[in-house]
Amino acid sequence: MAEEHATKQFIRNAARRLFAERGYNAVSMRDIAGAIGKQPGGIYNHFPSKQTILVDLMEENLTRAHAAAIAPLPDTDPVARLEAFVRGHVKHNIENPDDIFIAYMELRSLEAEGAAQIMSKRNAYEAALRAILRDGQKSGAFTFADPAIHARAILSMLGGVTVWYRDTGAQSPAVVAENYVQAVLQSVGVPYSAPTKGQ
Amino acid sequence: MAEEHATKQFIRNAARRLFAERGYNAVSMRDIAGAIGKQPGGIYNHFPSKQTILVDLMEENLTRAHAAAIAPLPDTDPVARLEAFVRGHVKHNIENPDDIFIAYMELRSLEAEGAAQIMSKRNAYEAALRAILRDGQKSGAFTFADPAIHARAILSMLGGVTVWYRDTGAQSPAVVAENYVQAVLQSVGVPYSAPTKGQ
DNA sequence: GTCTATACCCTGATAGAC
DNA sequence: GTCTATCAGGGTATAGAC
Repeated sequence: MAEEHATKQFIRNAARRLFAERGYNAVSMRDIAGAIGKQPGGIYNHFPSKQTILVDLMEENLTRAHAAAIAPLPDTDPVARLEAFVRGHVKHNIENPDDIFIAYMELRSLEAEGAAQIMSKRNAYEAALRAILRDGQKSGAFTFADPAIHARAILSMLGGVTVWYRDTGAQSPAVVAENYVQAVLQSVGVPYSAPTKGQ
Repeated sequence: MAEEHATKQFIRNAARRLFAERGYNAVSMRDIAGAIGKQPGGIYNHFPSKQTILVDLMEENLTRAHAAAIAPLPDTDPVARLEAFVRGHVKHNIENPDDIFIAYMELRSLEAEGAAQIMSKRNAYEAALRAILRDGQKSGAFTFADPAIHARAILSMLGGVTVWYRDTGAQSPAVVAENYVQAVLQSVGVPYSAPTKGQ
């Protein structure tokens, strides 16, 4: 991971943008090569297959998602932890729209080996949120029926950010994050007053 | 729409299942024909192109979604309307997982004409939810900052049901709907006590 | 309406010169 | 590491017999 040919990163960047725009199956190796001004055959000097590029992108995204939303969580009460999680998660989503889009649109484009690898990391991420919800439920801070269902409901809600955010340049990331913090906290029964309003 | 060849419906059913399973671009006309025990060329007696099959499926789904979640809304207060919307929406999602999956995974597989047609119907659906939220906000029943953001947050959350529901045979549709009613109502600041717990 | 046969193009991947 | 050239297979769609 020390020194890497610049072309390899160009391939990653082009593939990320194209996969997000058109979908994995609608993008050809010729498309990727054309986007970086190279010939199709040359890509195989850096990745052994098209599938490998997809797995590489998803893997890297999950690593950075963990670093943004899970790793820096404070070791305090569930409310503060959930709020910090939402902020980190939304920030990562807004800053990496293509990766997020690929992450949950192209899961079924993964073949057996890659799928196992990616799902394992995904499950760890979801488990971290579930743990926060369970802690809050146990302490009486949160109100909901089923932690597993609620964790998925929250992740689905937050995942939707990137589906529409790129079309809506109107709101600033901070405002969007604020809205989601309120929506999530209220969804677990915690009252929350947004510092700013509307805008 | 009166009398239609049975094969046309077989094609629809096979395409729906295959598109949902593998994605539009990963499914070939040969696959669809094979699934109904016919020859690829014969499909063109019923649909002029593969793209037409996709538009047909999405169009029909939106019509039924409207009938399930929007049309039967009571003309009462926003809280009751929102609750009824969530129940109708979740019921439709759970009963039509393949259609829902296609509806939001294959938007980008639509070509220009079909895209305009489908987006128009989609926007009308989203606008109906937005109207409920605005009414509730105006009357003081709901608490959130931005109706447009919150409408999308709710639809994203509800849309997530089908992403995982098929893997989780554990909970009954009624229980799942109950969880989502609570999550949505609480997300707009309305307290809600679920009739049943956990399970 | 369904079949067989096929046109024509694009796909992922490889071989080998430079 | 990049290029040119190419392979084998599969893609959508069409033509024409029955």
